[in-house]
Amino acid sequence: MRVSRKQVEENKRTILEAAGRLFRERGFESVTVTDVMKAAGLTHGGFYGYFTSKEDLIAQTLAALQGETEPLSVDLSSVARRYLSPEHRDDYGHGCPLAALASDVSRQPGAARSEMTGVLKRQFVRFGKIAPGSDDEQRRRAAIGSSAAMIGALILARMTDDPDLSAEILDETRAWLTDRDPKGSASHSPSGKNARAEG
Amino acid sequence: MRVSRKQVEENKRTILEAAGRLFRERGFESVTVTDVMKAAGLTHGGFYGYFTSKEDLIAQTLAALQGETEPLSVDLSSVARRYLSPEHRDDYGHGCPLAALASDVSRQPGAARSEMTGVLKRQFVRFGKIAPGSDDEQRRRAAIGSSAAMIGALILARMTDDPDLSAEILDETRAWLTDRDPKGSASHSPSGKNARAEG
DNA sequence: CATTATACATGATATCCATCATATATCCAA
DNA sequence: TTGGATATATGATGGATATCATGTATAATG
Repeated sequence: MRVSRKQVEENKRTILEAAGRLFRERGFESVTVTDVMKAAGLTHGGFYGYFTSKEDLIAQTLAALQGETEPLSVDLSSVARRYLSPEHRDDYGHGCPLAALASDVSRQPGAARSEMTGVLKRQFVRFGKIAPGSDDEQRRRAAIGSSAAMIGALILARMTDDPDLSAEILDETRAWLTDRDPKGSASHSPSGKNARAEG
Repeated sequence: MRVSRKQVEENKRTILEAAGRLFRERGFESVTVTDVMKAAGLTHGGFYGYFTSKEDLIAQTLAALQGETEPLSVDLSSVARRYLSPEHRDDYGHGCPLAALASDVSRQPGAARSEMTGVLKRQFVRFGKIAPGSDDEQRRRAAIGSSAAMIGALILARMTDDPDLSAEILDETRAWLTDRDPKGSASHSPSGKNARAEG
């Protein structure tokens, strides 16, 4: 059962999208090749027409995720409000790849790690543009520190089974971050509303 | 081949130690029951005399890890210096369970998540005692924020395959944390020396 | 319209793993 | 010292998984 060229291209995109979602939801190991193909509306047999191995799929999925980056909001406090929202916490599949997969990637061989390193570098540069600080060095330090804090907070908020603690982690980390930023200390409301990752 | 009662007790401790190390090094999924038993000097068959399932082993391993907590250093800056050292980054097996396993735990069923939640709560309380701030609320906020930052930074430093970036993440996060703490702003040296996790 | 190339489905295969069954050796109680 | 209890080893078992082999329908090409 052959398929048109356009279909083939679209199928590959669909497979990578399904993989991006499933891997973020469940990690690399517990997602099978069959799962990914099924989620893309195909069967497992055709897989090796697109990828040489599961490892290859993982690397290409991370590369595709790099393209997903959206334009960043203007200030740190609104980014933190989105990033540390319950909606983003609960939406593994479409959320920040770093929060969802950094630990998994550290156990993967070369290609995956270097793709994800690209994601991380980009994140620091993008963040450096909105981070507080009087010179580039200070802004980069703030970009690294607040990225680590936001990613760490999201991971911990996802880990705990105590809903109150989870909400507290999100809220207090956001407050802790924005209290330090002279520009962003206006907002003290409970939590953000948009779940989409920005980094 | 039976073994003395004392041996049995010691064997269980040995199994849990081996599991604690292996799980932190490689995650829950890629470590097999056989791996753990072999590391403990036993064969896989006896496993079900000690545990009802692998899930049970995971939960008991995390519970045992709670007991590992050491007394905390006096100030945030020296804790950060240890926690964000290259030695701690490179020693998955004996390092902070939260950094090594938080993501894995979020994909585990109930028991593991509640054990790890206990670890996290303890971490926040312990940290609250040394975090900067003029009242308990401020100190708790700082405890949560700096914990998230340190754990996030360690995870990211472990993920990347770029050694310079990895070192930069550790150093800049440490500087970013201690610059804010009025008490701890003395140290600006490259990085710490002790790898052992304190939280 | 006929031919060819190929994308995908079906269905192996080989490996790995958690768990269970049983045998055996040896501790412990009498 | 002896007999039973039991910790461990050996060795299934059943399910799952990555990968490979092959057939077939159909798009692409002329």
